[in-house]
Amino acid sequence: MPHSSLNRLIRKLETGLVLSDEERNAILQLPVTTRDLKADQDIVRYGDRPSQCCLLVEGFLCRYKTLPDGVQTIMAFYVAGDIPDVHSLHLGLMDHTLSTVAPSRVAFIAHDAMRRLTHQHPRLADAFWRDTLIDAAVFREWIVNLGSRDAYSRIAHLLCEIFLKLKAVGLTNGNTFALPITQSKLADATGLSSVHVNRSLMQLRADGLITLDKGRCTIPEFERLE
Amino acid sequence: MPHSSLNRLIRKLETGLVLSDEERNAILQLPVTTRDLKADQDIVRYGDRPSQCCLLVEGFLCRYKTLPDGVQTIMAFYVAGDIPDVHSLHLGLMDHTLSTVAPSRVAFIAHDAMRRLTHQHPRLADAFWRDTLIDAAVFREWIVNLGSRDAYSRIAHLLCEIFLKLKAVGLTNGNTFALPITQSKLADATGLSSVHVNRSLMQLRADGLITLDKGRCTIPEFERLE
DNA sequence: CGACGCTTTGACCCGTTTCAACAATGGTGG
DNA sequence: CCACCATTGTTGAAACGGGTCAAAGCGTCG
Repeated sequence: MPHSSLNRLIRKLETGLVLSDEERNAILQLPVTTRDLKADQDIVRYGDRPSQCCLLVEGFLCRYKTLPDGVQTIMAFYVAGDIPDVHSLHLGLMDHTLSTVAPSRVAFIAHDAMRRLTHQHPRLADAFWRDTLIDAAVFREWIVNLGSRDAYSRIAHLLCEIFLKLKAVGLTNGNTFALPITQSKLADATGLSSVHVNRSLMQLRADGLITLDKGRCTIPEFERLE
Repeated sequence: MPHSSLNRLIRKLETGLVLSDEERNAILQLPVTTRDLKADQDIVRYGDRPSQCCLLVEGFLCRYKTLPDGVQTIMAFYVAGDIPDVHSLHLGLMDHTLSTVAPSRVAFIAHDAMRRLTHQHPRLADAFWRDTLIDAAVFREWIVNLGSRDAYSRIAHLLCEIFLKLKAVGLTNGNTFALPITQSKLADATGLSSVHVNRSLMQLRADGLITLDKGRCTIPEFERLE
């Protein structure tokens, strides 16, 4: 049922401000359509002009660009509750691709409905705006990661980020969380080769900072991982 | 006079949509205070809770973070007409520092005034929102730059970006533009050592792609620089 | 059971960093 | 107007992190 997806969205927006009943209802009345997708499926592609926003209900998404030589760079990961392309509301043309990393359920909200909502409820506009600004803050963090850290801490940092994101929406189990991301995708996200990602991960394990077991990752002592 | 700075802002917003007279007047009536700064002066620092937005009237700004070990990473450059910290409107705490790269003139607009403006004029809110989204798109481009390109094309790409930004606001002179950025700052922005930036720049010159002369840069054939 | 995709390993190579010195530049005060 | 000093730019040699290529384990799922 669509309501559960919108509730997740509301919960997310309410981390920034308190919503009135009216505002909450306005969100719940948004018309959404839901779709289930397998892993590695593009949702919106480079060059598209989307007419709807997408809301991740369950699973894992990423945002990537492909260079002329075929190299892919992942610029962000998203988890349940994230609404990764509000920005298509104001920037018509996609300059990159949004795709699933793992099997996922996504909900779509038409741009028209979103625009009506944000114009009738300026505070909701602010809340969505804020969300895109947090996204931008994470991009900045990635710039720092790629620009100034070595392989080892780049990966450590990325794992921390994913852990915190999942924890914020209650998808962690103690210090353990699902990590359905292949090493070669981690490589695309950290600007390293998959071979070196593998070696760094093994080093992190040898140092006792993480445990990996069939797509699940455990971080015994979060602080030590910076 | 403050009006010239606000006019620059209006021109920038109008690249995205057409403003009504009413909207334009609302902007022109924003109370601003202007300040002149030397090079390398922080405007808002990491940890600050700014109560105003800053608008760059003239000069060059950058956004950077400092890591515990003292390494600085530059995440963005800004030129006249840019309004680099609208995001402080919705994200109270600064997670990085905004600073001058060259002598600059900046104008400040109180958050209160901005908030009133955007709530009374939803389309202006959209326009500012759009601006922050473009900022985010540039961050993504930097992620690609750092993650997937070698030193030579990283620098080429950065020079292209600055050239296009300056050209958009009419601050280029043919293929020539002011580049008041030291090589060591270019290094901080590209994730390279200043020595290697120097070598790559010399290579670009040797290949005839750029000419450097006392803080001015010329790009004879833009296409060849990707 | 076999095939396919992901992880792990080893050997070798290359782009980039580091350190250190030196040259050019520009701004300042006398 | 010149002498001085502090930045910035330029250069060389040596060391290292991470890339590439290729092959071998391992799981998993039809």
